[in-house]
Formats: sequence, structure tokens, C-alpha cells
Amino acid sequence: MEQKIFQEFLGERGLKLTKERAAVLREVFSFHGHFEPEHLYFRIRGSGSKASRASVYRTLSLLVESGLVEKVTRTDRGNVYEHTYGHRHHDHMICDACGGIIEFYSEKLESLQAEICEQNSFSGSSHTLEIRGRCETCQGKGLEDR
Amino acid sequence: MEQKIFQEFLGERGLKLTKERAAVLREVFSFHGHFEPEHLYFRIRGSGSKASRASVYRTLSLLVESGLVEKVTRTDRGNVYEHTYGHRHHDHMICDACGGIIEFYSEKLESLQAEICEQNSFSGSSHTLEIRGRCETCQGKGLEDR
DNA sequence: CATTCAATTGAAACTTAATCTCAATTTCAG
DNA sequence: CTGAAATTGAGATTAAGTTTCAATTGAATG
Repeated sequence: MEQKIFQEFLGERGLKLTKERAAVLREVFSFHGHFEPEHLYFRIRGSGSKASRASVYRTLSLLVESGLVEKVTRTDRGNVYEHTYGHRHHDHMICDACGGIIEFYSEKLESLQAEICEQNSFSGSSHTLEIRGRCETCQGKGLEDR
Repeated sequence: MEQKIFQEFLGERGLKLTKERAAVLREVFSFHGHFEPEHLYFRIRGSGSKASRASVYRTLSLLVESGLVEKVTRTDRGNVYEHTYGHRHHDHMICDACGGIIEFYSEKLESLQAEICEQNSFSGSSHTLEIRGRCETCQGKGLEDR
């Protein structure tokens, strides 16, 4: 299904669904969760398929443009992505101690975005709310920030 | 005033308020708005003071730790900061067309953060809400995303 | 004032993610 | 098939940010 969508997206731009792009797409959708480009690159190598680092990055950009994948956040070490097709929009809480990412969804937040945009004559298309702090297991342990 | 706070912060750690650190501090608080480290570095050079790139980055980290400065967002080209002392917390809307940043504050959002954290047993210390879209002047102009 | 020693600095080397280059290869419409 | 256009990968490049380390500074002490 996601392949069909991606193929259509590529078609509209006169681009082709090559082996490499298909490999990246397959790998991205082979699991649920967050990933970094480098991590993805190694997963692909380890899965029999092949695609250079350059192709991984290039395809990732296309996937984001197509709406199948989203950039979750930027860390000091690079970007974190997740596939969004088939998943409802959600936001994230990030633990400063262990780096863990917790997903949450809030209907109130969605309507609040609309309200805030209206007040500022802004035409909002998306938002990212990132809450930082300590997750349940890291609380009260005196751990350093990462 | 901010110098006093910074000095106290440094004192607690056995660090000194050197010429270079003072220059960075002064420059950061000499204007209101967002800035990038590189930009700050050149402002300092142009203002008679001096501080190496390394010192600028090092001091910026200290300022963030002291709470006087906050990292606003990460762009593809680096981090964006702003001084927060004397300013109430706020969030940002970023125009995809012109890159402009609009600040806003929402009481509802603040209480919503508390509510969401509670629901997830997360101990939240801060949040960043970034709304992306088109600002008033860029709407309906068919401009490309940056 | 001299001494001392940890803190600090700056220039340059380094790191790392990400992008770009370009010759070689693949794809596909005709 | 054939040729134009798209694509690829290896490696070079870029740029933000960090680290290294020898030289300098400066506060405290004798």
C-alpha cells in the first residue's frame, strides 16, 4: 500500500521506483518506531538489499516530501524519523536522562493549534510539540542530562 | 542584572567571569530576537570585543545551563537561540515560505502540558511547540517551501 | 610583590551528519 | 535495439560544533 502511494508520488515527478528506493521504503516500513538515517543504512545492508548512504538520504527526503515519513526531531547527532502512513499524528515526550521517546496524542492540543493560528492570522499546516523532562523510570535517580 | 545572575552561576561552579564570557553575555543581551552562534560570533568581532569561536560556543552552553538563554530550534544550518531572561516563556510559529518566526504565548498550552505529563507519569520540565505553515503575508502567494 | 596552580583561551585539528560531484550504469519510451 | 534522462555509489566536500593542547590569565596565598 505504501509502495503504491510512493510510486504514484514518484510518477507525478517523472521519477522511478528503483531497487534502491524500494529497499529503503521496505526497510522503513518493516518496523514501527523511530530511526536515524545511519541506522537505516545499516539495517538495509544487513537485510540482503543494498543502497548507498547517498541513496538512503536521497530517498528519505523523497519519503518526507511524499508524506509517508516525518522528521520527528533533531538531536545533536542527527535527525530522527518515523513512518507516519497508517499512524495518526501524535507528539513526543523525550526523556533527558535516557533519551527515550514516548508518543502521545491529545485532541485538546489539536484544537488548540487551530485556535492559536486563528488568533495570529497564521495558516498552520502542522505542529510539533516536544515535552522534555524525565520518564517514569528515570525520575528521582539523579541521572545526568545526556 | 543578567551579569549578576551569570556571575553567581559561574561562582557556584568555580568558574570565572572572564572578558570573553562577559563579551558574549553583553552581546547576547544587547538585542532582542533570535540568533545563531556564528552570527553572534561576528557581532562580537564587530563590536570591538573579542572572543574566539570556541569561546562563543563554550559560553553559549554555559548560558543555556544557567537558564539565561534557550535553544529555540534546530535548523538544517544549526541551532537558533534567544535570551530568555526577562521574557516570559513562549512558543513559535515558523513560516515555511519566508522563514519568519512569530512568538506567541498560550496559557491553555501551559496547563495542557501539565495535564499530558500527568497522564503519562512523565515529569516535564519544559516544552517546545512549533507550528509550521504560512504567515499572514506569505499566504496565497504560491511560494515554495524553503 | 612574587609564586603558584587551576581555569581559560585561541588556533587548528577533528568529528560527524549530510550533501554534492561525476563517471558509470540503469531504465524505459519509442 | 537505441538514446535521452534518471539514478547510482564512492569518495570528496561542507559546515556546525567539539576537542586538543600549549600558552596565558588571574585569583589566592605567602
